[in-house]
Amino acid sequence: MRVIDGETLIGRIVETEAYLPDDPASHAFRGMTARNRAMFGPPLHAYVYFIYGTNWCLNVTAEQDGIGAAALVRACEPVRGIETMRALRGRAGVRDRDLARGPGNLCRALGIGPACDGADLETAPDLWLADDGIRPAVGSSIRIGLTRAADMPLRFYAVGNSSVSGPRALSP
DNA sequence: AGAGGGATCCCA
DNA sequence: GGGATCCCTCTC
Repeated sequence: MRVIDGETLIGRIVETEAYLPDDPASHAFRGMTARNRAMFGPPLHAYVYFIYGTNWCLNVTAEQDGIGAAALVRACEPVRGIETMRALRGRAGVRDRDLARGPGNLCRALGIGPACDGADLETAPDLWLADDGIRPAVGSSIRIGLTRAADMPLRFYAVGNSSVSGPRALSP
């Protein structure tokens, strides 16, 4: 759930990746820095980072205060506020299902940026998690875009959902 | 399939 | 201070 200028945008999370403590692929692996500080905070907070010159990515912290672990939110199925998401994407022709497909697109569609880094997702007025009760079949695979610890099946996605990102071969 | 993009971090 | 790296996206 995301509130922008008084409007509530809803995206149903359909794809995540886990970044574990002592995970060579995790930003936290080499210890705490200015960038990844939020990852070491208490659970259910936002860790937002910038990558590849253009993309912001949203993670939800896990584990207790002092332990660096998080789930990268890779894709959402747009549920409400679709036209606002399209405007935030800045592209007219994008199909609904692609608006928040991929971690960078997701942040753009929901207006998530550095201002959200460290937000408490249980108390923040403009960004939080909610349970809609839907329990899709969940598939898993190796994580996307990694070189280190690339063999661990820590990506989880809603099977058959067209907003799931990545090569189609990975989302049967 | 390939280039672009900029912050970050490590090792000098 | 330099250069490799990076949890990607778009256009070709």
